[in-house]
Amino acid sequence: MKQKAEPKQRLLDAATELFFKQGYHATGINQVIEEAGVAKASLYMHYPSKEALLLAFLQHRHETWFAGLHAATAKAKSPGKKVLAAFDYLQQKNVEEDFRGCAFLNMLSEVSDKEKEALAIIRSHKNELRSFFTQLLHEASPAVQTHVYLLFESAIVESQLYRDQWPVQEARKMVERLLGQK
Amino acid sequence: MKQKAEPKQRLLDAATELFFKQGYHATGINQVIEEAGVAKASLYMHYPSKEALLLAFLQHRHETWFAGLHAATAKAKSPGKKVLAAFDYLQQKNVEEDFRGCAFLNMLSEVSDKEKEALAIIRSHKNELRSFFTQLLHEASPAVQTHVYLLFESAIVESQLYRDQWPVQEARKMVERLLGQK
Amino acid sequence: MKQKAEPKQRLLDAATELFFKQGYHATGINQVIEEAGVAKASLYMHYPSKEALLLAFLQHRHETWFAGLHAATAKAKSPGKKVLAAFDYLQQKNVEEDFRGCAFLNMLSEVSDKEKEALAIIRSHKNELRSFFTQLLHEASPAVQTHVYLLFESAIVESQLYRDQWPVQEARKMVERLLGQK
Amino acid sequence: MKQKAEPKQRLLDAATELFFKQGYHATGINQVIEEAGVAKASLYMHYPSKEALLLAFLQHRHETWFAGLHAATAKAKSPGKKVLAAFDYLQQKNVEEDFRGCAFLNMLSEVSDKEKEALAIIRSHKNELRSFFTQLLHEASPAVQTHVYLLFESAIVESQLYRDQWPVQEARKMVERLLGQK
DNA sequence: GATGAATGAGTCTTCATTCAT
DNA sequence: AATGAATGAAGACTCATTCAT
Repeated sequence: MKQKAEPKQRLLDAATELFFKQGYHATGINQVIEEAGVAKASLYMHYPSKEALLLAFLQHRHETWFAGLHAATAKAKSPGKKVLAAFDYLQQKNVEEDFRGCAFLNMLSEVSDKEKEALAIIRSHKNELRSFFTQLLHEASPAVQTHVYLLFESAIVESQLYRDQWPVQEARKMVERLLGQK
Repeated sequence: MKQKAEPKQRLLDAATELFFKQGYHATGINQVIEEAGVAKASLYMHYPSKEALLLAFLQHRHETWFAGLHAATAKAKSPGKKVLAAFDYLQQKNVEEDFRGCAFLNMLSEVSDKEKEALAIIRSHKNELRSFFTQLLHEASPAVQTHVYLLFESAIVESQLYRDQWPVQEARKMVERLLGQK
Repeated sequence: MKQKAEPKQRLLDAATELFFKQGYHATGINQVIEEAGVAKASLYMHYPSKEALLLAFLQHRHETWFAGLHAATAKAKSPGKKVLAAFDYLQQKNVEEDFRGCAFLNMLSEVSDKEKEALAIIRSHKNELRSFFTQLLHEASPAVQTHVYLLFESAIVESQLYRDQWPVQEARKMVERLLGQK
Repeated sequence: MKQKAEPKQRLLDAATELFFKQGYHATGINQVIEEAGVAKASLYMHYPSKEALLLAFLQHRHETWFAGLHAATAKAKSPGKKVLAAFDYLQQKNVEEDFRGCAFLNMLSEVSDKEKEALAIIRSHKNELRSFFTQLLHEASPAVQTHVYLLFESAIVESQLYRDQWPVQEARKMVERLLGQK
């Protein structure tokens, strides 16, 4: 039980942390409400089901993650620098979040084809990420744009796997080379 | 309920299918034994716990996946061709398994740091995959070896995400270019 | 949610419909307030508890049912005709209310001996019905009066059971014969 | 918690008592298992749902009730005496079961049209009761057969309502007269 | 070696009620 | 007078595991 505040926000915060750390199915509603310090029925006041809470979590994560990305890349002077800054953002997140990887890819392996809404958010998140690179690299070839995206994705996944920054650092170097020879 | 055969094998088969399709936590012990056509206590005869079944699943998947990889790459005449054949193997698996992606990366997002044994199998699977590429490309630079590995990984993950072969095909082309300029 | 009007009346209307259709325990407070288009706390403003709402429902039903009975029997010229008109009233109610039977007997099977007030309303409703027949048939023997009452009661119950008018029609014929031989 | 015995039977016994005494919706699964002295999951081993338990209860009650009826009427020498003995059976049940009335009519007011199976058992119980009278009175007119049935039904219902034997006794007298004049 | 029955702790969800505004 | 938010207790049901046979 925690301090009093906006219950809906506390529930979302608790769910965000737990779903991300432990996964969706491994996290029980009881754990969420205890962490949030909120009564069980209050959860169902604000979210009609556990799945609704999942969707809220994904949406919220989507927004904060991109807000962080834009903040982290804002200062970079050129598109190429911005791209590299995105990799630095990844390293920062790894440190902050103890190498839990990508919340969306993690969820992808837990949801079935039935949960269309969750899948839609996951896909739209990644589409927005691809757009981010495509727009920055609009002068480069589509092949290079996709190449950068794919390296970014493996950078997240592999650093989660090895609990180490090397995949991000290696991928960053590869991107640097890729953009240099353009 | 299915036909009579080796119960232990049938349990492993059922678990393999269900854990891979639905995830570990989303799959109940009851579903496994029903699919296997085996009594509940029989499961615990052969596997002391659900987690033990998980480990057996991962181990089994590891072996069959690599057996498939070696079979699929055996006919290729050169190391470069073998690498490309690995990407073709990916496409084949996507079709066979309806784009369920990598069983090991999927499990990675469900297990916590506590489940050391599962993590160990997951990591050793990926290490063996890295070795596969490193050995084939022993004449190339370590950077290229890693680059191919990273593209291979995103190829799996992204084709699961989009339920489409394009990420494998694109990654394959990039690898082709990478190896061509060597 | 419905149009604005007297909240207290709307609550009673909603409860009347739902308690009668689904039963008391099968009807939740949330369903009542949603049907009534009223806030939850407003319900507890007007009725201190769910049981109070039940009592109001029974009382209201008692009044409207007898109002209908008196209206339906008013035009009949003789006591005997009035008695028969009561059976016609039953048929009319069956049509209007889709053979839901007697709200009071239905509730009788849901309330325990503890809910004295509800029981009291139920019994007083039936006592008034007996009086209705007794007064109309004051020239007949007590045995006949009771006989008519009992046939009336089974007519309601059995038409609910079979969802058919035949029990009312048969009972009506028996009463006709009973009164004819007087 | 009670003594060890066949759990399935104990569950049915507990459900029989509680559903009959309190009604279906007013009885929780927790109460049933506590009364039966059985674990929750054991209930769901034997009965897949609460509704399945309800059906078992109705079926069981149907069988025991008719077994009692046949036993109670067996000794009577003539069909007419058997019919009257049925009314005596009712009085006996009222004493034994504290005027809880008819389990089937009570349930009728709790189940909705959706629960087809429960409705089917209820109706078949009453059809069998009608058959019982029809066969005994096969020499009488259909009108008399139905008349007896209807009086029998009100006898149960009204004695439950008033918690008194008079409705059974009155109905019995009416039937006596009815059969006497035949 | 194999099983069906049994279990305590857990799942997600809804209950009738109260409170601060 | 009226409300949306909040709650503890209870709802039906499932979990992974064990045990007697």
